[in-house]
Amino acid sequence: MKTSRSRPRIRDVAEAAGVSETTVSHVLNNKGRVDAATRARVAEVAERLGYRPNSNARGLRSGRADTIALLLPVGADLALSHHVLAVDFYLSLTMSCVEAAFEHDQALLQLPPLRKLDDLRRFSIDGGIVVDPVPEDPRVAMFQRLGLPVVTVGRDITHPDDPWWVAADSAASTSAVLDHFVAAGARRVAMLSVDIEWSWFADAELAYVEWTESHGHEPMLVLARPDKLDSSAAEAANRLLDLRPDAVYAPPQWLATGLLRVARERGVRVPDDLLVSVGVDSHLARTSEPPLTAVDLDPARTASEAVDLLVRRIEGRESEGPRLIPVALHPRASTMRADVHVTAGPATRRRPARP
Amino acid sequence: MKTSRSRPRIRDVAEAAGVSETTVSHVLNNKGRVDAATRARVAEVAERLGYRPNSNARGLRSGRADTIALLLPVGADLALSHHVLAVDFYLSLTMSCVEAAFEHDQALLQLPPLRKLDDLRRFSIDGGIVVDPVPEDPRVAMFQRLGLPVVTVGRDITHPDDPWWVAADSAASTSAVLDHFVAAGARRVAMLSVDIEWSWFADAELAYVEWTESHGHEPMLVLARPDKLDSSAAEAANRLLDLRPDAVYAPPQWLATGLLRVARERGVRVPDDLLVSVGVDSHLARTSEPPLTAVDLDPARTASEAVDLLVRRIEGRESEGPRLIPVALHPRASTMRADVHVTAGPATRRRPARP
DNA sequence: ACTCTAAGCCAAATCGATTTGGCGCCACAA
DNA sequence: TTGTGGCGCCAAATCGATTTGGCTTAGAGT
Repeated sequence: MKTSRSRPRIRDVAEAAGVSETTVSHVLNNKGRVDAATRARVAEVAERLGYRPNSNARGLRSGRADTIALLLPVGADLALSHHVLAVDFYLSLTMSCVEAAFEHDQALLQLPPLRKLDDLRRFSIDGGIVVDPVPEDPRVAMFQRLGLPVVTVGRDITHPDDPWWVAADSAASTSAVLDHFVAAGARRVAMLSVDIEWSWFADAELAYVEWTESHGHEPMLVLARPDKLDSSAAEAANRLLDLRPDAVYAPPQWLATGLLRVARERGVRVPDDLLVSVGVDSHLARTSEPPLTAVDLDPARTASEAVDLLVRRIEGRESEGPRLIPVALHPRASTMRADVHVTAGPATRRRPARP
Repeated sequence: MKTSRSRPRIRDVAEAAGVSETTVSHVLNNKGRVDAATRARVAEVAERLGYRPNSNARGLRSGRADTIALLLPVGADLALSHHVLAVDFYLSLTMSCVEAAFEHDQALLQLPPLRKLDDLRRFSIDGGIVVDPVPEDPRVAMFQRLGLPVVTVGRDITHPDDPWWVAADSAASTSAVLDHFVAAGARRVAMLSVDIEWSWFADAELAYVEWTESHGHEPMLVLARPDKLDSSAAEAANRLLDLRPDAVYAPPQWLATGLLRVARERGVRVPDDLLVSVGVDSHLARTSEPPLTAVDLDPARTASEAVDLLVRRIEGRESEGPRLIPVALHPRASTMRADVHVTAGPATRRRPARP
């Protein structure tokens, strides 16, 4: 009896198919023993009626919400964070998480900055993805205190044994960039980064220092202050150029573009006097003046692996260890001197060893 | 009796306070008749136990999900959309929506591009915010077919009587920009936009044409193709510069920066030979070469008004009409000629008339 | 023919919060 | 003393799907 009710319930399907609600449920969830013919008939009726289970009822019974949360990194200064986040990478990551969650039959909830534990308790979720955790990340801690599964994008350096994270292979990408510089003839290879504790920055720094040591170079590392983006970028860039490098790897986008600007003001030509590379690819990197050689972090892949890992954890399965996302280097004009185009060529296909 | 159960139920609170579940519910929802003393005691116990109602149970009973959906604009080409969206505006809008929803005790679900009606049926939501609707937007139609409340950010031009939308006052911002050009001495004011049917673009175009008519100017309007962002931007910019304008309003960010690049290549100096302004503010606009005069669309305000309007609609209240968000013009070097700095000054405070 | 098994189906309990309808009890008026 | 009404509280029904524990019935085995 389907009256004017807007949405069909399982009972409507049961009546229309001439079976019990139990049988309908069994058919729809592939459980129990149901005759093949009955199964087909019930499925057809459910389809015809456009039946969708009420997720509240289902969640109440099963204890699951079929919803996961995404927590983008947010610092104290909201507006500032928005600017840091306004990079193609985060947007792509978010949208890809949404897609990936959808494919796993999960909905994706975006959470605001959490102040207290109750803020998190308010949401009905099965687990969460925390992007760019800081050491002893309070957001991760909240999830753990509530017994909720978490996965991080980027690792928490203070918990080296935690296998529940996904991240771009930043050691590999750093050496890919630095080797690319050397192949293009650079001798004084510097790094311009920022004083933030996210592992993406920390790992790149570490990889840079190790690389300089193993290559017998003197490290030239300048860190910008994490606040007042525009002015601190210029200040740091100037400080770095005073060291007279001939190649600079600036992982954060705003520092790379800031460096290009300062270089132009100081009459340093890119790529002739200075090679520059950025650690994340974007429309801006492709269209800056000159276009910037960039590392493609593959946000779509990162997102799908993160969601996959989280679902795995929710289901109580074991992690087979952290997942490193392979990255690709896209060489562009900012590292292509006219006289070394040929030698720079092979670097195009340079990729980290991992599959 | 609170055993090892991870989360307290209403029954736990009732037992601990020595009352029935009914009374607890009444206290927590401010309903029914409960003695003030009992009320205080129950509230205290609930607080002490850290009780939070199970949202599935609550939703099942009440029929509400306390969750709203956000649908960012997405075209056929996913990667392309991501680039269009990778603007500070959308990120800020999203994060502000999350915050605003939180303040209204709602969770915010981010939805993937919807292919069929069932895609939407899967989610348990009370309503949705559709950003940048196209004419006869299919996403809006899906919501309506399911009887779900919708609010759009940007209006659907094909439904002029629908009061359920929020948008930046783009007529006001367009004339603010154009008047600013004239105040800075421009005579040949052009517009560079894109051939997309979102109302934000359409309204700006319309406002431009009307402005030229009322000022006795000849309209100079060039529209870029909406695909292949990088190349079409350059192509359109070149086409526009062939018309020899002395000021260009390019609402989309990628066209404004593309124009700057092409102008530089052609030896057109900004702002000396050409004034340029962009329709949305961003870190990129502030740090481009030269910094771009931009319209601040106030995404935070837009978000909070949109969420507010949606909640209003969900609650079954009437709309008091669309909400126009006031915008501000931020004049920067791209429209400040050395000789007109003084006259350009007042434009700083130029704002649309609406409150 | 008689048990025994298992296939096929269903009734009822369950998840946790909300809401309806009503039961006592006390105060006050008749 | 007896009615009347309101206050404070509660038992039970309800929301919709899932799951447990049977109950039939058909077919196999002896």
